[in-house]
Amino acid sequence: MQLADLARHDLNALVTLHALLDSRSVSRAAERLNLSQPAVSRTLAKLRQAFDDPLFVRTHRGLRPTARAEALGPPLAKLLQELGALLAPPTFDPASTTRRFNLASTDYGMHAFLAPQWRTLKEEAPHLRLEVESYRGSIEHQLDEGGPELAISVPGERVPASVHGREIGADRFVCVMREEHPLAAKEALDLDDFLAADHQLVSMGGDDRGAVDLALEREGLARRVSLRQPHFLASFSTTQHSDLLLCVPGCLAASVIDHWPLALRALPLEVSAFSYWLVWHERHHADAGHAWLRERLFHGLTARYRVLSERLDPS
DNA sequence: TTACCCCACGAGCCCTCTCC
DNA sequence: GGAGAGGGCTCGTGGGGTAA
Repeated sequence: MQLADLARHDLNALVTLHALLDSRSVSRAAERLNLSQPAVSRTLAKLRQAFDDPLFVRTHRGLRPTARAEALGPPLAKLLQELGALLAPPTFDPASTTRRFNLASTDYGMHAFLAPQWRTLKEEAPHLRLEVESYRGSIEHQLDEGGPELAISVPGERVPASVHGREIGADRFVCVMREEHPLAAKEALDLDDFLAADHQLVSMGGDDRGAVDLALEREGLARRVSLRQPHFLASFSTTQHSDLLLCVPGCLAASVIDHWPLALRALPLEVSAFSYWLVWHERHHADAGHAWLRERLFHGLTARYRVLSERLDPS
């Protein structure tokens, strides 16, 4: 069977390929698709012939995709997502939906904003499934390339025209340290103390400089970063067990001060404020289910944002 | 034009074999 | 031993031919 014939006659084969890429197992793919293992095996044989590639090879750790199969993954996911939206009924019933949504967020976004909403979301849509993945570079471009359906993001300068969004609220960086830290005894941090201290930098992309470093650089200054790591939540644990200073978004700091005994201080320098946005791609814009989730999340996120902002600035 | 029949083909299942 | 592949079978569907 040629590729064109496969696409014309058998979209199910592509659904099977997607399930195989996801589960890395013929048996598990069959279970997920409600088919027998031989049926999936036969479809895989057809796919192998159509693509003229083994697609998966057996190893002692299960099926491993070939480079061709790996390359097919993202465009196939995008295609099936769009097909799903095309065939989806125009109405959406949260009470009965078993739909799965993909959402991108940092551990920070998950902890500060998303996790508190989970119970409310599940009360309305008990069978809904949310799959949260972490960022891999520019989230706006991931949305554009068929990645997650929705993301909590701080948009960069060049957002593709195909990306929609709603602003949740603005935030600024603050500095946290352990409660017994020598600088915690002071009401306010001064710049000399700030520059003399050891710092921790959270950098998901592996950059050596964050917003604080760039602000210092504009003043011809630099701080001493002795620990760089990619996880926001782990950074609080490190802060609690060290004399490191940690500069993080205010909402995040406000969301963790109940869990970690940390002191929170304003930064002794001007760092640009930024805004959180809920963003999604044009192709999901008219999707009723997606619109429902967007609406629920947006209201939940803005409410949570107000709580955290007030905790940060009680006035 | 419509209804019916026949046949080919695809997809599913069970069972068994093969392979890692 | 577990998981994938293959053989043989059944069933459903769609297309083509034919009769009313």
